[in-house]
Amino acid sequence: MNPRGPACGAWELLLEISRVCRAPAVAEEVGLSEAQAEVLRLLDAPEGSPMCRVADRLGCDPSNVTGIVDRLEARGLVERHADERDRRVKNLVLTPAGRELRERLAEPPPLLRALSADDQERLFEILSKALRKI
Amino acid sequence: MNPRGPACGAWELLLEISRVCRAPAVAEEVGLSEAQAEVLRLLDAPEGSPMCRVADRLGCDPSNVTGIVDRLEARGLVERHADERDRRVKNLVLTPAGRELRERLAEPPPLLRALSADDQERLFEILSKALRKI
DNA sequence: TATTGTTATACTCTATAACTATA
DNA sequence: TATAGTTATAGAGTATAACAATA
Repeated sequence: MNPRGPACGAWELLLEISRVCRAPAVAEEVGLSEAQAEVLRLLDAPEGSPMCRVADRLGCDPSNVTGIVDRLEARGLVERHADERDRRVKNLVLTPAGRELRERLAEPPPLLRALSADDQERLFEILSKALRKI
Repeated sequence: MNPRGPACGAWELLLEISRVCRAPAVAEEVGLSEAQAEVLRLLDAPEGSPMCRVADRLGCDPSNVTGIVDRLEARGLVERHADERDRRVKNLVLTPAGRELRERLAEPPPLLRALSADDQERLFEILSKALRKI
């Protein structure tokens, strides 16, 4: 146990797990960068997502999204659809290939699948609680 | 609940939490990049760590560590100490300033501190179990 | 011969500032 | 005027390959 308390210990483990699992999960696939995989992950609405919303959720400047999306588009994973109501806006939409890759990337790592069903649910519960406290 | 099961849901939340908490925690401080913060985090042994070991744990090519450590060294956070037994090796050692910053970075985010002590311990237990299954 | 760390190169991510086209 | 997205630029991370020093 971490001498600085359970929150500190849990934070340490959470960082460690996300670090050792994230990169391999992405690298196994087509060789997406983390930012590209992240954008794919954020595209959860079927009607698509304005680029500014993606930039917001990504926590980075909108200018960066341009380049990341350029590369995803070049691979045929997303498309820019002009918004009809506000022609300044471009909605990002997953192509079928993008949707398929997105689902493969959402697969939990072996490390989590190895937990018992009970532990998986308890973990889910606790992390949900934490996220509700933002 | 995630329709694809609790492991999938937990993985989704774990990624989300690590994403929203990691960057701000680092940015609040001196403006370290994530890679730099990560190297600081990995420097847990008091006697220091060979650069190749850092590269291993970072999961990147050793050539990258050179640059990251250059910047940490320029800020006076780490030092390269030539190993006496094997003169090819350079051991990375935290300076007092580096040690202090490293501890501040280990502080758990508000989101985890807001959990009850019981939940914090349960979370720690489950993540420990998961990490033992690598 | 093999290993540690470095350099050189090319690509990607990131923030900032300036620009465009809409609103 | 304000907003959505782009371009230009510079600093940083990343992989690969080639190298020097040491083992």
